[in-house]
Amino acid sequence: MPNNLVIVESPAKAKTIEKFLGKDYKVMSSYGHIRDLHKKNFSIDTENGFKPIYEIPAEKKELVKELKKAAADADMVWLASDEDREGEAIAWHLYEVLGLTPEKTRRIVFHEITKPAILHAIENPRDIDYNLVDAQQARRVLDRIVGFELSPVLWKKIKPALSAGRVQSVAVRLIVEREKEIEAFVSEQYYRVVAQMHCNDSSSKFDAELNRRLRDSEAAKSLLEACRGAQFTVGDIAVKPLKKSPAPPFTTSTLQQEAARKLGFTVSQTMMVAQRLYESGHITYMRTDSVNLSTLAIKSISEEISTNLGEQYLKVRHYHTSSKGAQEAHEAIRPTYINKHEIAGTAQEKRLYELIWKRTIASQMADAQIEKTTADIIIPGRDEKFVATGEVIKFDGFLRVYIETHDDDNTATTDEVTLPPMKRGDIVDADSITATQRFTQQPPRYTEASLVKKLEELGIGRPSTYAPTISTIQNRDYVEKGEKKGTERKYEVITLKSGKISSAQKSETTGADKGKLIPTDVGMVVNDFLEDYFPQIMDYNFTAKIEREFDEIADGQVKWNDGISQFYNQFHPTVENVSKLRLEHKVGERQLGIDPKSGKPVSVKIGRFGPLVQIGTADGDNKPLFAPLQKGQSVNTITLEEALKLFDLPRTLGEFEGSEVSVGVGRFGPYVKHDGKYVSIPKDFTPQQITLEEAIHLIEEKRTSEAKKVLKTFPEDPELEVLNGRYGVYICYKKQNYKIPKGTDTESLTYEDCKAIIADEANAPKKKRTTTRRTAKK
DNA sequence: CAGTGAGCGAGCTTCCGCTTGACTT
Repeated sequence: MPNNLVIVESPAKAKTIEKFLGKDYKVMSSYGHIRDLHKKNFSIDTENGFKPIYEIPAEKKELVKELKKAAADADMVWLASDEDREGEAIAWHLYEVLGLTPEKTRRIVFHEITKPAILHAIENPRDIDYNLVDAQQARRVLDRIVGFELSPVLWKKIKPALSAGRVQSVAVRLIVEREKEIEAFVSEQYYRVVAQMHCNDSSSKFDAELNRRLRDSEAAKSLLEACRGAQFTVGDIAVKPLKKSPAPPFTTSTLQQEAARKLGFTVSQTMMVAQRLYESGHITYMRTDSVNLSTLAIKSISEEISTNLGEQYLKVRHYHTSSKGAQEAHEAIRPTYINKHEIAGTAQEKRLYELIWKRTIASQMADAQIEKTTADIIIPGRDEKFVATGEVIKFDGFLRVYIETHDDDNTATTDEVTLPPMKRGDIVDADSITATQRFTQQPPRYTEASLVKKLEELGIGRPSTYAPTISTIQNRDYVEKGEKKGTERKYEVITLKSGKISSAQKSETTGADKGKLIPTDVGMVVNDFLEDYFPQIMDYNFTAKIEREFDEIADGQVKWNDGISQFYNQFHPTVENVSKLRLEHKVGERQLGIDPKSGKPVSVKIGRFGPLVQIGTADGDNKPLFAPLQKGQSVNTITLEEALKLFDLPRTLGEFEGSEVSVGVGRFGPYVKHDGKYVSIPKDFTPQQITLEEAIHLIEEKRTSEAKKVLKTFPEDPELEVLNGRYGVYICYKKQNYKIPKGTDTESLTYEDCKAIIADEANAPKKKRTTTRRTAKK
């Protein structure tokens, strides 16, 4: 009996394929790459053609052992990793690491996971494409060179543990540049004029807007003056058919965008939920840049539409990927079985599935036919006119199922606006006309999802890295999801009603932003530094340019290490020069003035632990004074006065229960200290203004929440406690934490139960218990 | 968790793309 081993990248895929192939085939998964450059060493031999030094990471050793054994037992090994650059490299690494031979190895690829597609692949094997493998090696080596040469420059010149890379540094640049645009933005006022009207012989009302924005209050008043007592007549009426087409099926990027807008998911939330849908077999692979649907999928979607909605709703469409650098190893993201309208699962899973289902169905549906009517309303004696528009849906088409949203309007509706019947020359009356003072809007800050969209447009990053990249730039403290408080703004509303013109002042808050990406001081300083000294890497077209080179390598036109060598010979000396550079000021340093008390200079800069203010310099015997900046303060905008205030801390508020109560600012922000214990000060207070009473209240609050934390203690052993933490109920024994198995009734836990759980986990084979916390995540 | 930041110098940090669990308090 033939004995075959098929290796794919993902275990969920392996499970499905095994079913198609029968018992002569064993299907295993490589879980992505099995080999990489060493995590910490540079691992590139720059002297010898940039030869990469690969190793199998510790967590992959066991898997590789199993794969090796299975390969040795098999008569034929089929390498079925994805058909793209990374997939080809995975196949090659497998070939090398498993010690395979050409006689018993075949490379196969398939584009959809269906039985015929896989059988076809097996009948048409090919060899490993070494040019494509080399293109991947070039990509890997280039990213390592950029990341591992640039980051140490930042450690030296700015502060430790920073990072730079081909993808992340450009992502930060986009956000920094947008913030600079916002800072430079000058809002201009204008007046928007809207009339509420009705036809002379009909009571149905409609709105009409002036076709021009007016410059100022005088212009608005003069227009209303002209409208007072005027007889309006209908001018041109135009009826135009309008066609709307559905959006293509989801890719990773568009799924992340729509899930953010429609469901409020973060980018990584979307990926986690999608992963679960994929693993339960509900959807196709969720990391893809392809909008393509398999022929089988199109067929079943077509049937679904014809039977449930009718033939007139069906329009078979083939989509083509237009984004830069797309590699299309997978299908678009779609339901595995389109006739499954609902799935079992959590609320989040259901909602995401529904979104994917609707988008997929809509992508194969007919255009919506809309009739748009615009009617001019003439103002006698003026050049301006009012314009009324109506939209009537003649045929809803795909709108019946799915409406795509956009960043600039969250008001996606299919609301019809109908105009009353009217014809040229008809007389219309205005019930009221209002001119409202408006202001041009500053450019919008990026959200996670809109940043992903932008990166994809620029061809930077891959479906599997969008979410991690966004996490990285936040973990490095380059950007944060900010909350910008809005400012109060007055605006004027001028109304013409019943022949009277009146003006009123109203007010609104403006510029408030929540959950948008805002650069930090560190992010700005690092970005400006990189832009000054490494403009090539920071160029938005850098990735696109090198992608063209990778393509040439894949086509066999160029040797991979020639391209790398060219880049390195130019890049490495730049790194060396910048490292040696003696900078006159610390990067990002700014002088604020002189401290009136001591007469010493006051400056702000980025210190080892973030932004700080400094009084005096380090020359001679005198030690300068330091204070960290507070949340919301920036080295770019802080004033001398605000900076000096930071030195009023720590300060003593008074006494409580016989011990001193003081406030200060530490590594984790403002705190109250009392009797050796620390309590964080919430955002609504500042340590400068907080009173003794408020501080005592905070101390008491902390005590009650601490008391609630302990659910159970046992007289048998005071060191054993059942606690309620952020992730649910757990057991704490001798400073170690233990998970309680799922489904346990925590109310009825006895001392013996707890001891048993502890013993179980302590003896669990091969499960290393880590006592130290993982690197602190902020 | 929680008085760092100069300067001395040890030893540490870091990339992008492929893939999932194990684990967190």
